[in-house]
Amino acid sequence: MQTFIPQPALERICRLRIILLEQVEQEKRIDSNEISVLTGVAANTVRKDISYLEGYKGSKQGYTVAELITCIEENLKLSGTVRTCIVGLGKLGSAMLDYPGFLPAGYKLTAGFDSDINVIELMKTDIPLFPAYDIEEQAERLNIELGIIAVPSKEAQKTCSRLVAAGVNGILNFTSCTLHVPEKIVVRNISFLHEFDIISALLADKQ
Amino acid sequence: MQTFIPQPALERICRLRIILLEQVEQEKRIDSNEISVLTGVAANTVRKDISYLEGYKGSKQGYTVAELITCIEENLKLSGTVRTCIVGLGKLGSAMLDYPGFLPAGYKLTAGFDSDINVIELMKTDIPLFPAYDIEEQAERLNIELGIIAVPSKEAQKTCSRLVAAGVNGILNFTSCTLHVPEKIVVRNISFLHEFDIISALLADKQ
DNA sequence: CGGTGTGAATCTATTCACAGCA
DNA sequence: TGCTGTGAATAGATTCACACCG
Repeated sequence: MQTFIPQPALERICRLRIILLEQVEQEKRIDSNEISVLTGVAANTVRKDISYLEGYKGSKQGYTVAELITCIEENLKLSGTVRTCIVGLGKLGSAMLDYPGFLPAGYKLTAGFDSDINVIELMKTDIPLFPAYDIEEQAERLNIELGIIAVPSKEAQKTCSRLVAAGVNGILNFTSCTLHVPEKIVVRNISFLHEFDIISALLADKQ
Repeated sequence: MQTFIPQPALERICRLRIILLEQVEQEKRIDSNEISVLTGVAANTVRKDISYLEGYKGSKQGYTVAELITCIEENLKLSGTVRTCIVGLGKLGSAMLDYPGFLPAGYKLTAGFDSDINVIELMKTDIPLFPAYDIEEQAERLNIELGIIAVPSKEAQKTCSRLVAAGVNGILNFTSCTLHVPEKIVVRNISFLHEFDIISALLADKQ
């Protein structure tokens, strides 16, 4: 047993947890082959990944869904509720504002920001909205840990810096810009155009 | 020079192209260090990645942006316009319907589908909309190559199978479900909850 | 010199093969 | 016997070091 989880394994484990949470019968036993079908990951790899988790008292005859979820959450520290905000309330940002799946997954959407005051005043939502120039103040006051950047590309780095100044240390970036942040900050990027290109390139490769 | 591009390199190259396209001064020369700043990838790795591209007549003194883009597009077959559709016109799907960035990036949004007929009739858009049960017929007729799945989880696999039946061979899946497809089909998944979890786990890891 | 391009070395992840438990 | 768990083997990606070009 190692004390370090390789990042690809860690990513698969995160996804495994999400998929297990969707299983209704959480008391049910599940074996690595079933997990393989559910996740698309080879059973071998599933077992290897699980072996990176500390403290799983394996019954050697499959896993119980609930216990596996707990074990993953303990190892990856995914138990509490993480305070989150969205910057940029255009089409994408406001679609996410309305998304009901955050809280069940452990993320509390605590604030929204936009540079357009009209947007803030007109939008109907229970989540408190603020002008973008208040990010430092409000995000810090609200103790936000994680920020979503859904602004136009040219504002991405400025927005990012404000979030970092506010004490946010995880950022999900929907722009295609590279964000420059201090060492300790974790940034992940999502771009569907990027994914399209990858799909196209892989397809061309397969002839 | 190899004839095969490792997938991580291919993904970085796709992203490099997107970033280069945003550079206004495309006639400008750019060196691997500048690319490194722009992409967040080490200059070493940038050069290695570019070395996987065939037919780059290196001037040994930096690259010209336009030529590099062309070279990437030739190698990755990213030139033409790819016909695309969205299935699921909820918040996320309709946000994407309105997104103006597809065409500039080489993707023509050619149809939208939803299982709710009301949605289709009420939505204002220039893109033709159809009921979900028409996917096979319409997506085939319109020669759609790439499908976006933005439906609720429980409809994901059914939607996927319809798209595949319609001849679509690339799928971008916004649900957290694992899609089961024939060998030749390329699927990529996007899930922001998954990304959140990864960010949280990585942050916990860094203390 | 200040850059590129690339084989070789290192580091990392995946797969395999099998011992051992229920 | 069927499944887990894991060291060892393989495959793969990144980094390094340096020859070479403008």
